[in-house]
Amino acid sequence: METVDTVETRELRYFVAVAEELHFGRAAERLGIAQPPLSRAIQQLERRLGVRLLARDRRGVALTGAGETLLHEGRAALDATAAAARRTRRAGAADRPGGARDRLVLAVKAGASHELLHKLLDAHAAEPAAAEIEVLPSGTCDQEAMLRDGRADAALMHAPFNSLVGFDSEELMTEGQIAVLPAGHPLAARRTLSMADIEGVPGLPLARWARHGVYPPGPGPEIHDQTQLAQLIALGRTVAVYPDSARAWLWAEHAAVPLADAPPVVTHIAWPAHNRSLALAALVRTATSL
Amino acid sequence: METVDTVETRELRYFVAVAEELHFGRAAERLGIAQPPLSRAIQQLERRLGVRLLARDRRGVALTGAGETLLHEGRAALDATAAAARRTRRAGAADRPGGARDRLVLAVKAGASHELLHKLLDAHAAEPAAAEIEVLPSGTCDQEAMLRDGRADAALMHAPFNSLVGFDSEELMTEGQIAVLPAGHPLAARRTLSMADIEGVPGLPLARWARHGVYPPGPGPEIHDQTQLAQLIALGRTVAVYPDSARAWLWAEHAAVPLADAPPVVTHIAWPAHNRSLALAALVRTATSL
DNA sequence: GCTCGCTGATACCCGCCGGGTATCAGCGGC
DNA sequence: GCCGCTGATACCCGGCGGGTATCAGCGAGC
Repeated sequence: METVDTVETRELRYFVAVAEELHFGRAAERLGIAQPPLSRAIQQLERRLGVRLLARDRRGVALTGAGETLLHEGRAALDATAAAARRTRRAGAADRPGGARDRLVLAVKAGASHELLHKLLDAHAAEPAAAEIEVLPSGTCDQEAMLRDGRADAALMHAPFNSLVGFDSEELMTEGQIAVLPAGHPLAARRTLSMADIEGVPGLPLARWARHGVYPPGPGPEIHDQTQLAQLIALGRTVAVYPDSARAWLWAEHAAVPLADAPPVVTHIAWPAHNRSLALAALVRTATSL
Repeated sequence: METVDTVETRELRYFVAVAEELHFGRAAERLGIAQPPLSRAIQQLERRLGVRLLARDRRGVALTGAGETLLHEGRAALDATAAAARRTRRAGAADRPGGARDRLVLAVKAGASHELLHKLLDAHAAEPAAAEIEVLPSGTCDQEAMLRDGRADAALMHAPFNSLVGFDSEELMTEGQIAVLPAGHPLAARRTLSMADIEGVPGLPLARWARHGVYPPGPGPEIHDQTQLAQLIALGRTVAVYPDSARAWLWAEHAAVPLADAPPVVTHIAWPAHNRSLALAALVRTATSL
């Protein structure tokens, strides 16, 4: 078996789809092709890699060890490929005659670090040859994906919630955390609280945010959206832990109490490790000198 | 122009070849195909990305801004794809029934950190369920490439010579640097030297190592190979700066003198940022606890 | 100034392969 | 037992990736 070590992105796309669905039919539907060509493509990939990727158990499909590997590595490769295409398009738009100026996409967690972001954008706009900044508010934790697949050039990330692994980053700010409570709640009158105080309060379970699509277990409501959470807090149904800067978006019916023992939140500006764009360097310089 | 944002690895390979050669004919030859299909493939890629990648100037080809972007990003994507294939194959070999045990490839700079490497391998072999370690001695600075494209799972890297950007790493050791001189040279008698002492000594120019394929300018000889360098030093033709641990491979005709003001060399163990293999984690744990 | 030679682009043809439809083969469940 | 669901197989077709032959621009040289 001569094993050529070139894998086409199409094959990776197909394999990732099957590995995620664990079902050829659904994967084929998702890919917009029929099932038989998909089966054949996967077999071909297995033959070329000389490796079994899927255990076709009767009644479904499971990943082998090699399949797990290819799922992770393949996703990374697809991200890198998509990033190459996206960034090239944007670079092309920039150097087209009469085209747009340099343009940077900055991913931020929707609603987070409002004030910092404001200061950053103002300071950057004041620079003489500053690139245009497009702010891309993302869902909870997917700034990482945005950076990886080229939808964004830089992101404001919040340790320990976001992982900075694989990116370059600079620390911008450290802040404490607050408990966001219903205004009328007894705990809202306290000057400070500890994590223990707000965990296990009867009738006031902690809200649960999704991390990479899965919710941590617990009794609290599952939160998709900042506004939804704000409303649930205002209604006295839940409590949430947020960085200090969240005070910017609190409602009248909310109360904020500092948490003495919550881990500090460190805001970073992060970017893909190998990026060497001048515009990005300028943005980072501005950010760190705030 | 409907711009599908899927780029095939074949297209990336072709483009990178042209961008590196800046010549369709030579690139085609390197790729083992004829020139016309290559021209067509690049045009097709440009059309699909909606971007001009190459400025076909009379008498040759130049990269546009977008082309530069795609060259960098495309290389990264190709590395990631190759890494996915290689690591999948290796994982497959590991989970084949009766197949090889877990196996890790550790890239090291040939000849560097001999003693540390010895201790690391011994300590790791002493672990009960340790994976097998294959040591892959690399040329001067390409451990980074080895990690990126999946030829290695971990590497010993030496700051400030290697860049740790884009990898996870742990610090292992810090050492000073020494000047490696011909044994008979007057400077060899000194207890310590400074960088100024060995720069610009008449008849004894500093050896020049290639960094990513290019040699820094200077009068000294261009070095490809440790043995070659050792010989040139022994012959009294050059002098080199090395970490302390290089004493391990010095010849009788060599003399080593500490450099008081050379930057310290920090040895790290580094690995691809997203790796989550248990075997690798065990190796890193062993390394950091040395 | 004409030709030569070098560049990349075009024209055209062919064979392979990716995609489709129809169908088969194992097996769990009502 | 049959049905329904899974993925695999068989077969066909059209497009596209690859080849050869050739063209088109332009710089260098006698």
